[in-house]
Amino acid sequence: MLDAKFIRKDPEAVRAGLAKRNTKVNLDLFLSLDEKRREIIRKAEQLKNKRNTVSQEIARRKKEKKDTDAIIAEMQQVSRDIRSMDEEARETEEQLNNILLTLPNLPHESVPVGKDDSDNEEVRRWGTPTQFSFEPKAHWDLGEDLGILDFGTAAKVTGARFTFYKGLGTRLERSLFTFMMDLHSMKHGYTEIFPPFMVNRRSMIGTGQLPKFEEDAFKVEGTDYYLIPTAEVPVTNMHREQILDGAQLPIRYCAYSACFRSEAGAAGRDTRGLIRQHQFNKVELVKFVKPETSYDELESLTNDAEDVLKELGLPYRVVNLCSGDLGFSAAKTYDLEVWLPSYQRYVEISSCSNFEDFQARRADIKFRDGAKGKPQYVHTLNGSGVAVGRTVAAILENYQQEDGSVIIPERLRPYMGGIDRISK
RNA sequence: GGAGAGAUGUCCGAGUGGUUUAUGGAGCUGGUCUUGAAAACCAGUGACGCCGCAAGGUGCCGGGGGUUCGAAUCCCUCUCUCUCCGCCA
Repeated sequence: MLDAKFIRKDPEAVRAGLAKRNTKVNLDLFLSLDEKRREIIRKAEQLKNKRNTVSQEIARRKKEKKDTDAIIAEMQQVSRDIRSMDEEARETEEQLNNILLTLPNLPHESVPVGKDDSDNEEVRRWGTPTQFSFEPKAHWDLGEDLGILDFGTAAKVTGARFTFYKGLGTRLERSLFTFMMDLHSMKHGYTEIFPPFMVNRRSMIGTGQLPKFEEDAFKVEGTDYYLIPTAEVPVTNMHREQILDGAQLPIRYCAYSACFRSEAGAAGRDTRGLIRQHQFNKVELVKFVKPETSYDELESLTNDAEDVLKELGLPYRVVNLCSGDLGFSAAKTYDLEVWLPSYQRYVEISSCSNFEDFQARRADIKFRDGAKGKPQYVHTLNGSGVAVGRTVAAILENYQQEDGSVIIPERLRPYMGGIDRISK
């Protein structure tokens, strides 16, 4: 969330930043509540001071066997006043917090201003869109023809937007996330994490999914648990309510998890294939860094994610999301988009973001330099490294052959038990 | 799921209504001593949040609520940890 002190000090800057994201907010209400809260606290604390000193006075007088009835009667009223003021302060604070929790992050100055994804800025390309001397098939057809993907059975057993992987399809899926975890942990120096796939509500608020996007999440009925939409949630919240030692930063984690998304509002979009599922696998990169390094760390995080696609030989491009397309918590985001022949365009396969102190403030994650340093908020970053299901789709489509078989990228063959091709 | 025990400052560990507005130790910082270090001794140091320009004030003893003029201390409730029993991949 945004810093209340900053909003108080420079509301114009906040209005301007949010306007770039097409977010209109009424800061006047916030500002008046903020003033009200401080006023109540000032008065309540004066009374508390009185209560503390008089309580000691009462203790003294009782010891000396002096009469205390009059002061106690007076203090009863003071105590009542304190109680009602505390209550009013608490309510005001809650209102303030509710506003703060629904305000998105401010875009970084290097983010292009724009309305929607058509205003995103292409940063670079790697490889060239795959050319075919025959009519290429979509991955859902390839997968079903090869007997490695089964959407119909999943629809019966569970419902729409779920998939059974079978045989070498299963092996391809698990080869991919094992390869990705190896790459990030061994080559890029991230610490491997295997997180819980459910988290409590507090964690969902910490990273920004809640309270605003309740309809996007799956909640486990009768509990306080949510299925994670990304490993970002459990991994970032590992350090929630902690003060980290500055000497340990940057902390870098890579985590494999299944991800669960309700895809509310996506009806009719990407209904075929692996692109938009309620459950998918992903390897996620998460960093905790000092503020002054976070934009360099975003570049290297993006490079680490790109490395996956390079090693697999998949053509992609990097896009700097414009202000209007930015996610709720992000100050800046690079999307990696892989070439998908069936779509005849680049499709998002990774999203790498710097959240600055937005999540750290929500989740209360700080660091301290030296023993006497003042605790300050870390910057958090994360990025997919990368979405596994979409990688399977990209491999099937980009590596397909005229006879309907699919070549396995060389880098993956050791993980596939030496298999170099999937055919009927 | 049942029974019991526990949660106090960086750590260990006292404290069961009013000079505890948290005892004591360890640690940390500085000093004395020493060629240097260790040890010993002396002094200092107590998280974190909020209000305030500041001085200072205020809150905080797992979380929340209550009783009281006054709560780490009493009551209710929740969470987590440990031990035992049951069940279980």
